[in-house]
Amino acid sequence: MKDFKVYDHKKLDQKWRKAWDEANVYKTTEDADKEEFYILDMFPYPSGAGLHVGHPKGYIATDIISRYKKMKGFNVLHPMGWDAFGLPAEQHALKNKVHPKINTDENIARYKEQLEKISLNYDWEREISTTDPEFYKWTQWAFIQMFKKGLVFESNEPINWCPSCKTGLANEDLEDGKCERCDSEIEQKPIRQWVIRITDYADRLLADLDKLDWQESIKESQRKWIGRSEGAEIDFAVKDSDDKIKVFTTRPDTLFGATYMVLAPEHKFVQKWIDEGVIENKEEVENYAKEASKKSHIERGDMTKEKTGVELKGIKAINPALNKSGEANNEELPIYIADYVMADYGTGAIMAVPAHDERDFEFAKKYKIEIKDVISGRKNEDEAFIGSGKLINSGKFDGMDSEEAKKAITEFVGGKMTVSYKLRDWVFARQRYWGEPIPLVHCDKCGVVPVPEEELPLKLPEVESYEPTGTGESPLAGIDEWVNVKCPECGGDAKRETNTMPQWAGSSWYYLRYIDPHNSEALVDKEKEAYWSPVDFYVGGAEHATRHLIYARFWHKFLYDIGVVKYNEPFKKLQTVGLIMAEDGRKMSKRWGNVINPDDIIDEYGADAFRTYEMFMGPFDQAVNWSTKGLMGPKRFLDKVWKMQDDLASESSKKVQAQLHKTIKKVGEDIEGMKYNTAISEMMILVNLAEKECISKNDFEKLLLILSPFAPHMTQELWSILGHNTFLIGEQWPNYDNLLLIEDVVTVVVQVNGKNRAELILPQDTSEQEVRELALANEAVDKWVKKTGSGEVKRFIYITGRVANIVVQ
RNA sequence: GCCGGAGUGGCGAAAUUGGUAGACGCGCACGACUCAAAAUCGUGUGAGGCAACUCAUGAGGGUUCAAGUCCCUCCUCCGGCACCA
Repeated sequence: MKDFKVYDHKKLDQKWRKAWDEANVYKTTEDADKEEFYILDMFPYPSGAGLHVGHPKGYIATDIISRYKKMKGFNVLHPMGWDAFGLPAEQHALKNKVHPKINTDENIARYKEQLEKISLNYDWEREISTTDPEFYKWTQWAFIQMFKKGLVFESNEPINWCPSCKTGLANEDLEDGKCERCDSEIEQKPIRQWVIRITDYADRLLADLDKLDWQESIKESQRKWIGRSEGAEIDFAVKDSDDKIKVFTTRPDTLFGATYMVLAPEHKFVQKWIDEGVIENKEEVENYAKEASKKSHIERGDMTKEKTGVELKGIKAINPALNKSGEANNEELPIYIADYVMADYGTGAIMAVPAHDERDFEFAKKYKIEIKDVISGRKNEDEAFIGSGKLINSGKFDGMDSEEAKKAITEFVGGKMTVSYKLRDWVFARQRYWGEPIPLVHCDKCGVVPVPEEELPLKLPEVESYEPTGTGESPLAGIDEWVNVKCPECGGDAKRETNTMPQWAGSSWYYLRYIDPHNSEALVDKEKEAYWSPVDFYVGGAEHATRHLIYARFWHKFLYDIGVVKYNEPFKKLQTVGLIMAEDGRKMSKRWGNVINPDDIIDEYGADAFRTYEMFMGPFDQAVNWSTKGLMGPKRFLDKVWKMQDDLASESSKKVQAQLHKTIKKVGEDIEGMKYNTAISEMMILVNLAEKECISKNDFEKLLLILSPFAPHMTQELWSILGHNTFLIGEQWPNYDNLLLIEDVVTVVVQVNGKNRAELILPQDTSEQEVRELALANEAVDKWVKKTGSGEVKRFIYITGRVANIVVQ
């Protein structure tokens, strides 16, 4: 008889998806009368494997916020698109001999189908793909603007080279010195590259972090990645030579204590001096440099291993501080090469002050180099003293405070205060096929000339083979008819740049295009941009902390500088998603055979149960293991809500009323605070209570409203059954009544000396005096008071409606 | 090594930010319905104890009438960075 009381998710989920689709309920337009809210997911790379249950977690969360905000009266922008350039599609193309576009389009279609089953409220009319020429036209356009502003330069310096992917990579693309994609050891290889001067923005990228509402951990990662340090650049003369070794140091105050110098093995002077024949132990030096270059990043980065180095015999540097102070007798410093000094940080050369630097101390001990204290404060003979203090053994600077001495000594020796960063310029070219062509032309006469803007997009041409050449050139280099062009400036013969952009290019600004996805005149319309920007809330994986999130901030600041956007930061608030692991605690992967497909779950339990469970699993930013059994909790909860339609009363009980208003308040607050798990549990409490007591139709409808962002299909069906012909997403979020939040009786726990001894159920408005009298009159309390100590009540503490503590001496 | 975060039942977790530790859910046990099972519903479920009670939030100390929450020392796990001068 109660057959129909099972919510038929297969039929009804689909029914409502269709109805929403036909009514185009998710369409978003600018509306100056409404406050805007832009909520964004990090768009996915549509891989061939399709979505597993972990992927939609963030999307469901933003979907809930989006629905909630819409019900609160905001005009919400909530779009989705595809970050579709990249190696997997290209590798698939190589293997199967089909164009990567075909594979990419298939994957996108599959992803979209999977996402649609979850009923995420995206405005699909704003869908974008980074591989769409109408999109990458503007990626290329922005690049050209950077080129024109001198932010782009060509370089032949050695860069990270992945021998397996056969392409150069940026520092951000490495993980533990290995290729982030394929795990191969990275080599240093000189390749002709296009590089973007992201370091010009280092200070702003650092400073503006302070005003962002982001998790501290992400901001901290970025600060570390940018790695700003203040110090001085000081020139050291080389004896009997015009060469000057420039060093960067954060401790110019310890200059008098510099007792040797170290150059990175790759330092240009090493080869120069070998060529000039001034190095006496040439062979030894050459061997060491060769060994060092062979070592991987990981080996060189291993701090636990003993430091090694070789002295450059026959050459001495001059300590400029001692020289200026007239201490010619000990001003000469031996010069070493050692792999603990990195070529790509600072100047690639250091002054070594063993007394006050741990690494130099270790090295000096090993090679028996003088250790000379120049800062007082040493407590231990066995290690370097790295603190600050008063200067000693430093000529006329003796007694000066080290902070003050930094500047004074730098000036004294003619150096300059400067700032150094760990952030490297952005290696922006890849020797691969499936990426945006870099819109530059090489002309013998005019040099490098950008492709004229009216010729954009510069489309990726068809090729015979997608195979990377491995020679440092992209597959595009093989297409003569594409490579050979006329110079846009002089009209003479010229050649196209054949490298493509890295995968991070499109994702560095895609969020702006959703605002105005079909604009053919501009990257984004200024008024629309001013209305929607910045992104109010951005949700995605923490793995993007130092890649995408730095590039996008940089790209945005550049667009700000050239007047394209109104704000200088793209993402106001950022929240990371905790991963969903497999039931066995490992990452979901084909390799382990532990992947759970959302399609299967939705098929069996419905989209609402799937959505609600993912939000109920635990704190949003925390990793959790999937459990299909665990899903049954939220599923049962939804079934109970479904059944409630039969038992609606004319009036809700007092308790239910109080709980309902408490729940409305908590669900709203928890959605804003991304505490979905407790929002759902509060609704469970309400439903459990309503089952025991009674709930009115009107109150039940309020429950449907607040549950609808989590379980949009079933609540919509119930809403319709109850006689409404509107869509819940267009309804108003219910208000709660503060008066109803107050329950008329409260349970007060009575403690004696902090231990619970009795419970009193009292009218809400019982006065402290009354509570005191009632508590002391309680038998159990009285017993404990008499039993404890002197039995004399010394203090009475009452926390209204909660706890009374009787302190007995 | 440095930075960031976290340690609470068999499990996922909650705790009004100093006020009844374990809400809510999973699992488990018993019961109801059923010829039986599933589903559903009810009761119970931190440990010890017949009970009164005692113990219990990684370990140890401290502050407080009162500590998961604050302070000190230490341990473990996860994430990030790592010879950055």
